[in-house]
Amino acid sequence: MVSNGAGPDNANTADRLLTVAAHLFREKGYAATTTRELAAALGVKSASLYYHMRSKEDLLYDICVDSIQRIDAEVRAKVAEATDPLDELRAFVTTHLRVVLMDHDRHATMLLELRFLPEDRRREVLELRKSYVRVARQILQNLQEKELIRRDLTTTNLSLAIFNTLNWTILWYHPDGASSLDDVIEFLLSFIMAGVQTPGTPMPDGAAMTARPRRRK
Amino acid sequence: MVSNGAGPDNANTADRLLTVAAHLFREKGYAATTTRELAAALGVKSASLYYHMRSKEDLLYDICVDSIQRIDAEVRAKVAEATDPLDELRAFVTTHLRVVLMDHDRHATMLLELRFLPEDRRREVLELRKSYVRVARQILQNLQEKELIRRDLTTTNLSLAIFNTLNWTILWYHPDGASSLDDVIEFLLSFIMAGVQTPGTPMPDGAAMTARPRRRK
DNA sequence: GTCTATAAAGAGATAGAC
DNA sequence: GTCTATCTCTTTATAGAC
Repeated sequence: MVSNGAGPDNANTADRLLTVAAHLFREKGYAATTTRELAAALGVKSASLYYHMRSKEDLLYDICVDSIQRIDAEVRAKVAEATDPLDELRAFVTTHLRVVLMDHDRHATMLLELRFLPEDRRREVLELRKSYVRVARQILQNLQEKELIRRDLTTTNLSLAIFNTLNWTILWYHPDGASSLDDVIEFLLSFIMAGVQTPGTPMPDGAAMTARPRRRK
Repeated sequence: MVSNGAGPDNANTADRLLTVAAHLFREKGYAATTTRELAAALGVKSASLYYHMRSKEDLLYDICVDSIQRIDAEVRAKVAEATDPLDELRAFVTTHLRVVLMDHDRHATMLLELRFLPEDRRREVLELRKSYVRVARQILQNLQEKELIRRDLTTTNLSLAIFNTLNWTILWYHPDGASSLDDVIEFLLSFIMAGVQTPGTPMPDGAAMTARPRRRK
């Protein structure tokens, strides 16, 4: 099999390095992960790492940029396929969760270990994140203009509430846990769709249980 | 002023130490915070720390136990004052958020740096957290039995969704930020009360805007 | 209760052979 | 592309004077 450059495949050592690093960074934290552990996990001596990377910090930077760019592209693509404004929100929520939880190590690292990057690089990643968040806010604004969701909360606050509901999941979700990925996506989507509905109004179109078609395992 | 033993006052050096440590642990992470920085923040030499603590790890342990015990007591007290089942949920949400965001450093440390404790101590703190979560689940179960909230999601999943919505706030909230503490509490409460309502039903009693009386600054 | 001095271990990274 | 060997710096923690 040959690398197609499209995903975090681990064909070459440089990619494997990012994958293994993200795993350790999530489990032990960036600061507490040593280059020696990294080397051991890859089955090489620590000096050998430096043939594939410039520094430990570069690994973190690459993981952050890579994961945010990937989720941004994937989510925009799925949202573009949506057939109506409410479905755009459903597409955003489900795709965000699916990508974050399937590329768990990298996204948890990006979301939680960002502070260990120096100022300039951290800002760069934060800009990418800001641009990504704007996708959600655009969807929400459109829904408010069409009066399809509540208007008593600002799009800023709605988007904060939604990202809260989505992102804390990385701290307890585990593939072998009590809830499958599909279960988690389903109940969080249902909770969010109820949370954004206009107060005093029945749900838009029975939003709770009419999630998008589920992916089979 | 004399210590009353009731709060994280900083009358003595041992308490100041916990407060300063929690602040650094949240800002830089436990692993990346050095005992020298800790000492510098307290205005002493690093050797002097060891008169007040046994180890850096003990600080983390004390912060975790202290913060979870405090929020547990405070939230149970406020919930007990509630006048009806729905008000119990409102009391839980508002008190949880208020305590977490006002004792921001300690709670963020407890929630995010717990993994750096050795197995036995980590388990001990997790047991305390489990017991605290049960408060929320009891409230939700009671509400479901009385058919005052939706019954299509389990109490486990409702409580996961609610804690998601509440806890991720520690990663973006800042006292001087765009939203005041009261604003944050208000819109997250409103989002959560909408999220738990029975699908296809108007909100229980116009829950969105009838938050509990707000504290004045 | 705080200090100076230092021990003992571990960190990220490099040099140069193979 | 990986190795052995090592440099240099930093880490947590202790000993013992004041």
